[in-house]
Amino acid sequence: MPELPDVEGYRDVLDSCGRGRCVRRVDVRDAGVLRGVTARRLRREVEGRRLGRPRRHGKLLIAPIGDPPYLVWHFGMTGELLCAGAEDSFHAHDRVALTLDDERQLRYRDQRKLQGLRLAPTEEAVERILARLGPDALDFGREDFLELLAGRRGVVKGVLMDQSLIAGLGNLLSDEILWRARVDPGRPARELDESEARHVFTAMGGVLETSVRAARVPPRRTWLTGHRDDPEPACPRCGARLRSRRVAGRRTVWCGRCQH
DNA sequence: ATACCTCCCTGTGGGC
DNA sequence: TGCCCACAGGGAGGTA
Repeated sequence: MPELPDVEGYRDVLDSCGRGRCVRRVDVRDAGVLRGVTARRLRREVEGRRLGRPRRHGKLLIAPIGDPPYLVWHFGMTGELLCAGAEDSFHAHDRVALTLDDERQLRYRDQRKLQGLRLAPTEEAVERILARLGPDALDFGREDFLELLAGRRGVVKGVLMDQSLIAGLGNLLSDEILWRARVDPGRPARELDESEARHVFTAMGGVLETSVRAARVPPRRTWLTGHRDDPEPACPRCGARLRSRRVAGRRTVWCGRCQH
């Protein structure tokens, strides 16, 4: 689920629910989501500390807890962050709960535990994690973007989804962007002409803007994404039957008539 | 550089 | 009904 817009939403949750609050208690309900830190150390390092202003890079959410260390979330495919009241009953997939000094709780919920929560002891440790990622999709300049596509032999969808090149785009956003730009996801990136590459860049900005506002890729019927799971999906632009196949290792939906 | 594979987890839906 | 498999909006690491 979580791509850049979702994580931006979780940043908002963390900011409005937790920023400036002291973490009274850390409950690790399932240590399977902890990465490189034990429940014990997490408790020791986090309890009693105050949450600072969270930031996001790509699909990562980073929050200073004290100064340092830092909490670093990666939501994988099924993670989410919620603000709950202390009385609210736990969900089966609530893996970590941070109880704040106003008795509200930040809950990290994650069914599949494919990624998880890390504790970065220093700013340098955060930088090392971020070093694996390309620029955030929202910060990408047009010229850099065109240059990136022009230098890649791999399929354009693969480039959009490669976090080390562009951070934040996932499977749904990539399909949506390419559909809006009318570009076939299986085209080698460097074979796009400049006009096509510009369309992809513009589509990326438009799709991101709307999605960030919705804190998700909105399931609109006027968008490709709104038809992914229809039994007989039709292109909302031209009406042709949408096609589906594996591109760059992921299920890919596109319109064979209006994407070239 | 790039494509492919396996693995990490859990849950769901389809075919038999 | 049960069982087994493929698959799913994530990524890492290894191989050719």
